Amino acid sequence: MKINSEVIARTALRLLDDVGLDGLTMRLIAQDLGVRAPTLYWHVKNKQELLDAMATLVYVEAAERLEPPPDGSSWEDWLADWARQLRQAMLSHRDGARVLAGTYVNHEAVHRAVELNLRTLRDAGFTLSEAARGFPAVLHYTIGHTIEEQAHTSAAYGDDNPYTPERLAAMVDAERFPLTAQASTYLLGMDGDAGFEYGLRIVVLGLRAARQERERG
Amino acid sequence: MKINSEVIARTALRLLDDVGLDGLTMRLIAQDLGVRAPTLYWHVKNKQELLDAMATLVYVEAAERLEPPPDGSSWEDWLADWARQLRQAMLSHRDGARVLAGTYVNHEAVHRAVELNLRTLRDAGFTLSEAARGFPAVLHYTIGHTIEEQAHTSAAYGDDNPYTPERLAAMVDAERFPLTAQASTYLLGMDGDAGFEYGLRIVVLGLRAARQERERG
DNA sequence: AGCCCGCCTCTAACGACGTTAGGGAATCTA
DNA sequence: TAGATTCCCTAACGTCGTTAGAGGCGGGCT
Repeated sequence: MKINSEVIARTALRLLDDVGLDGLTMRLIAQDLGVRAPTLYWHVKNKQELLDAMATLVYVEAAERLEPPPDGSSWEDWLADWARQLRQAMLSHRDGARVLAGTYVNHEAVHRAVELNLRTLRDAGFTLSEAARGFPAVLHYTIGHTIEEQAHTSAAYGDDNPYTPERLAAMVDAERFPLTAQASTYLLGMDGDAGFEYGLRIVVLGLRAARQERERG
Repeated sequence: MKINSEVIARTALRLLDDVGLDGLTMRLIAQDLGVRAPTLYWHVKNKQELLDAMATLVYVEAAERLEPPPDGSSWEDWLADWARQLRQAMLSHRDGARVLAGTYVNHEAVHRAVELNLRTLRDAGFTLSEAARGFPAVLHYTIGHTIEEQAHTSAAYGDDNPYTPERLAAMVDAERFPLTAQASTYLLGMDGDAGFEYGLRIVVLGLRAARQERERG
């Protein structure tokens, strides 16, 4: 296969699942492409640019299957679905959230997704500035949650993941922190999808509440 | 000064502000302590453990000045203040959010903070499980927002930060993405505190709305 | 045909990194 | 005083991202 920057990024993403972000080296990527490491620098300026390209691929994966809300569907469901898709895109690669976090992705599909978010919210009765400041809140929540989740469930720990519910429960002194001990199952998104969904609902409800407060003056 | 793991972590945090996370090397930290790099390994198992200790310091900085809500103050204000303090702790160090993200901090002050969050919310009428799943949402939003913010304003770019409002505006095709172009100032938390505050309000309003929905059945 | 030039890959190597091995001085303990 | 413990050192290993510079391979010009 002909090598170019996108092929390199796709290969890197595939290897990422095996070795994790810390194990992802230029030499390894090159080897997988049947080439030596310096060759990559003909196609890619440096490793950071490659990481940006990987982030773009992940982001675009979620953004490009985004459709305008069908008639009769609520903006709440649509927005939540967008957050779920973004989360799934991150979860579908080891350390995906870490790769994505803090990378501004400049790609047409993403602009389209942003525009679609703004339009959907505005059509639902939000001010443009409400929409423009509100939907990043969904985004930031999603990123924050997924980073934390992937860190805790990371395959980097072999068989001794320190974040099992039992270990977490053992860490806290149930005498001094009774509520924490009692709720340790729920804490820190350790229950995966359910924890994410709960927080997502909160953010969406918050958007609605913020709009209603403005409308009531 | 006598060297121990905490002194090392404090030194590392101070140096972090100058050189950034990518420039923070064991040799540099050792040099600042008047010592050679291998010496650090007498006090610290490896660099990851040191990074965890740094994250703990940042987190504790926010957690330990946390007080129970004074009489007459609302849980909304108290919770928002806690989020602001956490954010300030991250912002007060270059790459602070990246250091914190994904590190489970196991320290008494943090357990205290968690317990205080749970108790405050429960006293305000939340179920324990609502509280245990709700306050991480605030946390995750705060982390997500601050990571993104610090990435965009990073001093790693010299004088050519690609995330200035003008550059972002120039990137989007105003014909095809009119709302995005129009709202580019607000997007992605580029307006710092105001953007954070807006999202924070949304999350807090969302918590209240979620509770009300349950109460109404 | 002969030539050149841009494209792409190579070998070799540089400097920096995290980390380990092993030695030695000082300080505490018995 | 003898031995153990604590803390720091020098030296070095293997790996990383990255650069320099040479060369092969192809298509388009003269």
